[in-house]
Amino acid sequence: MDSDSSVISSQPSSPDLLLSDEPTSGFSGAVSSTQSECGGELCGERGLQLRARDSLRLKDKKQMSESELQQLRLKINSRERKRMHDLNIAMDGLREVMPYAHGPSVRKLSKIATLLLARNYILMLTSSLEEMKRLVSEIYGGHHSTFHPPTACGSLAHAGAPLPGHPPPHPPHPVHHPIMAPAATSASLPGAGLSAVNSIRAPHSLLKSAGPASAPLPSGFQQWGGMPCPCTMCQVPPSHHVSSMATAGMSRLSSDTK
DNA sequence: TAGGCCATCTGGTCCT
DNA sequence: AGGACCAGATGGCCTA
Repeated sequence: MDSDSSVISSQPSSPDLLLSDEPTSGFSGAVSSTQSECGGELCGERGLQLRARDSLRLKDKKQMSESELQQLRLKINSRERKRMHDLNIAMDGLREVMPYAHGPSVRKLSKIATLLLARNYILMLTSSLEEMKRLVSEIYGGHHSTFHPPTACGSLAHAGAPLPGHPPPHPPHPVHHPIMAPAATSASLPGAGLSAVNSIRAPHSLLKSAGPASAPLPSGFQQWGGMPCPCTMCQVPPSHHVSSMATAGMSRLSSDTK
């Protein structure tokens, strides 16, 4: 028995908000800071007004007929369903751009795993970018005082072949693993800025179908050139750069493996 | 069978 | 007033 047979054509809950350049514009309402300010209770004159208004609404609902109430409930349920569907679509979109998330032998990431991995992925990319900027400014420090994209020198070939007046390119970096910070990667990149990268790893539990670390790498790993297992068990202990939230979340997730 | 994950319903709260 | 957001409850499905 499904109660969603009524198709309510309410306004779309604008999934494109997720693509907005201004996350604060459509997101501020989602932050429950207003509730926490009063300890979850409405307070002050504003709170009294809201309470009075909501109690009026309750009276209105009591005056509604049974069928009207049911119609309203169906409408609200439908909206909520649609909202959750939009959220899931956005979550799928996030999974699509996440490493690990592809391949027939890799099970779909859970929501919490997707969010935690995405966060760590962003941290790793940010750290890598910073490191790359630092290296470039070191190498070209003389006449390229600041980092600039290769096109700034006129051609993408700049990145591959030495140009007159430019020093030869340094050896290529190994392939970066998008989630973990493989020892090989960190060893190839000097500097202390990699500690954050080193702390980015994925737990075994995020790769439920991957099997033990000694097993052949699933297809999800193949794209990273057969890099070693990124799980917590196979990595160095986390550094203090990992926020407590991520650490807690990851430890919770990795506890699944026990 | 227990536990994890998920979808759905529901009531409350807040925003426009 | 209507809609969006949120969190709690509930039940189903799946896996170890």
